Amino acid sequence: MSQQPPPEPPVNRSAPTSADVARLAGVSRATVSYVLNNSASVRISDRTRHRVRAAAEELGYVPHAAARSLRAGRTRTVVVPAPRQSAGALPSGFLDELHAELRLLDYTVVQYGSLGLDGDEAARAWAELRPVAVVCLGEAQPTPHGVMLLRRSGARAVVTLGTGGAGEAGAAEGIEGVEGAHTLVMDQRRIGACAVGHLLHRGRRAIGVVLPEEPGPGSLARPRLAGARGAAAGTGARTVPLPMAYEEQSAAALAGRWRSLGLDAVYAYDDAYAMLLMRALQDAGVDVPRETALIGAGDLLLGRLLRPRLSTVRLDTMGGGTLAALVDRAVREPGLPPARYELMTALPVPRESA
Amino acid sequence: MSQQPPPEPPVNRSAPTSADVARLAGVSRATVSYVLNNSASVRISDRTRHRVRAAAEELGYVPHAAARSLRAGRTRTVVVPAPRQSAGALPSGFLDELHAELRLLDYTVVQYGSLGLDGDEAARAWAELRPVAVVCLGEAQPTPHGVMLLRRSGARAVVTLGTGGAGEAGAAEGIEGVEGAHTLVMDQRRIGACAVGHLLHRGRRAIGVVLPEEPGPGSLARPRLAGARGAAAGTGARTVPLPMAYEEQSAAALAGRWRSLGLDAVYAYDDAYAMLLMRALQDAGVDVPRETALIGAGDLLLGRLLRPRLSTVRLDTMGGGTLAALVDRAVREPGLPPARYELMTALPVPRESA
DNA sequence: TTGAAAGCGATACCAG
DNA sequence: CTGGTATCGCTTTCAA
Repeated sequence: MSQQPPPEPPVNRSAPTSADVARLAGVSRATVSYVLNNSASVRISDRTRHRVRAAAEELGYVPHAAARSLRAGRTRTVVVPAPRQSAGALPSGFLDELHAELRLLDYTVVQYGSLGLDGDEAARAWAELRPVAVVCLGEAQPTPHGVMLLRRSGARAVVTLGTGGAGEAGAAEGIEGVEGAHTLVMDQRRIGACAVGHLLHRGRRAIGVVLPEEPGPGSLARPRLAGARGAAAGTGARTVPLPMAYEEQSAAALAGRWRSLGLDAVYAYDDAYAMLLMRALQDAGVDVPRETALIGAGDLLLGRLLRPRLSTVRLDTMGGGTLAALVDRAVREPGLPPARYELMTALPVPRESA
Repeated sequence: MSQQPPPEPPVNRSAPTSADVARLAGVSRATVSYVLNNSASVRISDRTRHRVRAAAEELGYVPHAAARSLRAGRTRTVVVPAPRQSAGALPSGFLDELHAELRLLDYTVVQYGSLGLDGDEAARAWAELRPVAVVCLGEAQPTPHGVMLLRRSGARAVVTLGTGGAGEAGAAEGIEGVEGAHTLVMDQRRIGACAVGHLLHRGRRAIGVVLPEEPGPGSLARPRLAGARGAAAGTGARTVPLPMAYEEQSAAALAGRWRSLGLDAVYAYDDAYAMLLMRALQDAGVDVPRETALIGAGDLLLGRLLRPRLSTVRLDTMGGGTLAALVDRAVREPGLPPARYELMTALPVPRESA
């Protein structure tokens, strides 16, 4: 205490360790660990317990998660690569619910945006955290090789949420069947099929399909278009893709050349695009639904406010809590064979516009 | 393959360590570390480098993040406690951008939902990860004590994003001034003030303020109402809070008793609520804007589709990238005094409804 | 009932 | 140029 050859440790502002607690309580580090973890396999006198607790409190001791998991050889980390704006595919609040539920199950959720890393590089980055599970919600789907890498580094479950074919990365290229790789599918094709099915049912035969020009919704638009085409195939009806940006101008331009397209119906990706198009059509003097029937998707409340009321496709999907439970089960029973679950139903909601 | 007396250790599925790489390459662990980290302070022969790289590749070696940060004594973890659909307060895509930018700056983002933990308990949970920074975007605001706990456990910056007074947890109770606690403010009161200011400017004097009954938006509604009241104070105008749920029924009920309220204007929290109310008012025979002027907030594209076109308040806020840069700077210069930044401007956008 | 000590995996000294 | 080795903070046997 008299000489400090080193340049003076400035009060030692670093976090207190269990050793500090032990010193203050006058016990060993082992005892501290027993007390703070309520270890059942060992009996500690109440007096000691209190001393340890008081010391920890006084120092503001917080255990070091990295040290703990290093020692334990496993983590409770769940890596979730997901862009938040995937809200397009997922019901609003889905991710929040997933986070909350996983936290309730005592997992630590690490969310990754899907930018900047691709394929196996991303898998490597995730593997560094030694996650107990990986739940891929975005476009960054791991390759089979990536899945193996993750499994070898301790991941007990890899779950993929796909949008169903048509340019799908993971599911299409053979992740299924890889041990421990579960696939959840929210098949976007069903939405297009449902919408067009309804239009066909109404006797329409020349059907436009509005595709967002924005890149975000764009990835969902492809499978929806594929579904729309599938529904029309063999019925004698034809489908026409109609690129449109989410701007008044773009909608007006499309509406301006509407009559030259010779369509008697249109499915508009989702309700927001549908609302935009409906206004543009009305401004252009096109009668909805008489001249052109119009249907959206998503059952937005605001769609009901239009006149005519917007017909739509209602989407019932699993909640984030369900997915959390699924992940937990996969973690607890790593032997489960890879599964593929279908997790969305689409239902037409006829109102006035179609 | 004939007898498996033990339950069969299935090939030792545990992750390869740097020791495994060293063994395979015929070098020491130290050398492996030098090679894989491109350590500049030491010269390794190209032959050895290649051997090590090849061995790592062959084994699928991935470094163990926990071990590394334990050894290093610091992490690159940023904890982001962000709530359910904070999209209400934050511009859409804000969180995505923040994640992406932080990742570009080589941070690992851990997101927490704000449920289940309160106050210092939450701070403790965050501190276990020894984050280098904490960015609180939700309602879970740390107490000054929590901030100190985080700083002591190594956090070089704690950033709070507040909504501006009126029931605010953190900023109001003295976080400001705590060393290392920066406060970003997106003062929601300005929105209400701006909207009501515009209505006053139009000569209206009896102003309703629609407040969502939903708990999510509810927390933002309070400061917006406070701002609205502040703008009306001393002008001789009166304001009337109008609770309304985001449902057609609720809007219809409000519209039904509209004339008994004697209002000549209404500010409706945001554009979605405004659209809902406008339709209900029109259905009830109330003329907008003649009988009642109506303004929303957020400048939703869909609002422009209504007739009359919805007047609104445009919000210009910082992007997630800006916040990421701010966090990075705070991390790199921990000596910075606690700062309070104002990060949103509100601007009235008069259209036809007010 | 408590303490001493062996690691978990990676890194950075200091010898060789 | 490369190899031992101490170390980070914590858990968990094994002895005392």
